[in-house]
Amino acid sequence: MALKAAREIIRKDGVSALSTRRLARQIGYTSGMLYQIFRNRDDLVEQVNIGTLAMLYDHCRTDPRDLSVQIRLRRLADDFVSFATAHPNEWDAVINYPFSPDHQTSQVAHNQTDQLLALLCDAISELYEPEQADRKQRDVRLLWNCLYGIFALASAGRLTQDRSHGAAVDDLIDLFLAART
Amino acid sequence: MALKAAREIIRKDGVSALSTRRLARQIGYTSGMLYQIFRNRDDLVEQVNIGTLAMLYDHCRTDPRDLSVQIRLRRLADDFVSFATAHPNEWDAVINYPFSPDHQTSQVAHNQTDQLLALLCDAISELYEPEQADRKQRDVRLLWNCLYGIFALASAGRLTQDRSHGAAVDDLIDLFLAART
DNA sequence: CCATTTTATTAATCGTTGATCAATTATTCT
DNA sequence: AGAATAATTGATCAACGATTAATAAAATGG
Repeated sequence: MALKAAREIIRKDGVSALSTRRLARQIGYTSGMLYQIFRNRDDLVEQVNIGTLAMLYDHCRTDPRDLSVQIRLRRLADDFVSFATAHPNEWDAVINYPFSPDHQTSQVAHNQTDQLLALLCDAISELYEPEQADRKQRDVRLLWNCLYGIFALASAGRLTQDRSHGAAVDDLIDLFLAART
Repeated sequence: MALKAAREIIRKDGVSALSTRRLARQIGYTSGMLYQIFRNRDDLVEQVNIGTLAMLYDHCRTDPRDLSVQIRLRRLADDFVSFATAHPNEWDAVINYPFSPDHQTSQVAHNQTDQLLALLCDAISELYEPEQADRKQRDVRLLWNCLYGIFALASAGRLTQDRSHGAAVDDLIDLFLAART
């Protein structure tokens, strides 16, 4: 319930508007109460983000086996883009929320992103021979890093004006496919 | 002088440690004074960041004409990596500082990054025919976005543990060259 | 050299934030 | 019912960004 209200605040006014007091007021409690549920603000945001990543995971269409790598990868990238477009503030919290320098990302959060990485991995899997597992992993990571950069800049409004999310992601996928097929 | 002290604070303890009061104390003034020089904290950080980008620009080796695209691009990427490694906190401020939602990036800052984009553009220029200018620009932007993602995740300590800055950037350059040569 | 205007600087203050904790209220268990 | 446990509050702390009236310093002109 606290998480639901927190998500709602983020959705409406962005993660920077999510203060303990406002969240407490929203759910009819006091700010001190929240520290029984969450260790601190970082923890609170991280829990919301975990949910957001789960939503993204569910939003991704699982691809029938017979599709080509090209289509599967483009489709997955498009799922990312459409999700980010549909939930800009929640996605921004995932990408750009400034955790404290000493914050340790929880294992649950790691698992959640690993799930998404696995989707990427599956999509490009048939480009690699079994003995190229290492290279495949590196490509997955690389794609993830690059996607992250595009989304981070897009959220901050620092992408080139005339090009959108989607166009930049398309260019990335094109580049990747040009190199690997 | 205020900027120098601000940079020193960032260098030592990160941009999150840069408060108006601490900076004022450092230079023997009062916090209110700083608002005569800077519009607000965003402005202060942005000014420091502009300096950091200028430092990075100076740090990049200008390449003699006879080098191959491969070498020029790798060298430039390596300059980015070595600079980020040498100035982790200042670089983190450039990449990850959370500006207020309504902050407008100044023209000077834009020019500074355009200068860096121009370096990238020069490095890959001979891969493109004159009539492919549009594609070249898109590739420059794409490389920039991807580099940004790698650095953002690296700064936040969210890259895969066993791989460093440099390895991820190398993979990116490899992918790019594989696609375009 | 004094007086006046302009500039530089301060100190106090406001509203807000994340976080803590003793005191209080509600709940559960025997 | 009464004791033990859990839930919740409200006050409080230190720090933050930002503003502003008041003060000190410097510059200017006669």
